[in-house]
Amino acid sequence: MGVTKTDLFTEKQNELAKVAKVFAHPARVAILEFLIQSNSCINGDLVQELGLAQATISQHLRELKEIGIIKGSIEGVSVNYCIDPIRWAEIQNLFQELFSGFPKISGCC
Amino acid sequence: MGVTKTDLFTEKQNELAKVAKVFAHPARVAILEFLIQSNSCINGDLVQELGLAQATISQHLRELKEIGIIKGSIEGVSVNYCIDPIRWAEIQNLFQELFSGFPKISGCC
DNA sequence: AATATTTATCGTAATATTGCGATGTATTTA
DNA sequence: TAAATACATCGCAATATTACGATAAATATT
Repeated sequence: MGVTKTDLFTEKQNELAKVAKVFAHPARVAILEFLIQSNSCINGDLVQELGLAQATISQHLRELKEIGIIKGSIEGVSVNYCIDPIRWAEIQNLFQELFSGFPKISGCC
Repeated sequence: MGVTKTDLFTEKQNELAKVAKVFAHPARVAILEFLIQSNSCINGDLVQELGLAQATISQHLRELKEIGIIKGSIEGVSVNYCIDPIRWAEIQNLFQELFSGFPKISGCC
């Protein structure tokens, strides 16, 4: 099938999975790291930086935009992308909740 | 194509993406949360809990095992799965490094 | 207005993921 | 040893993802 049965899971589980999927490609991780470093960037910079085609970068940027972790503002001919601090913190918390749910001491194996 | 160009990215970026991919399905998130709660479980329990077929659960468990976040030990006829605390902490750090790399104060937009 | 520059979108090919029935394998119990 | 129990693997169909050339859209420059 290839289609996830989202109705079997909680909203939070589906949300975490959806966000994780965006992190699940090295190009998107690289874009985020580049954004952190430069505090803004344009599609063209990333084509140079990453070595992927312009269309491919644009597609990855859209996926990042879709979960709200980055925002783009038009800057003349180009577009300036940057991280949305609010959403970034939200997503950080989502992972944090999962990770902190496991008490390191109680390993059974 | 559908094939990721891993050679364009750093080892760390590829590693984070690979781990994120495992979190990128609600069933696997649910399995991890169930493991945290019960501190151990067997495939059959999860079939009851999640409502997916046995073969499907087994496949998800394999993916979790492949990145080392869970371990299974044979317990008679069944298999007891649990979280590997060492690997869990490693993966937590991987995400933590990314998240903490962005200084919340410096939002540009 | 015409051209250049930059990003978005469309269409397509290659590959990956998801889900499950059927079957295989290993251990336990009768 | 035979049957039962529990998990893994195989094979397949449906869908999703990745990458990119071609082209569209929007702004800037001449």
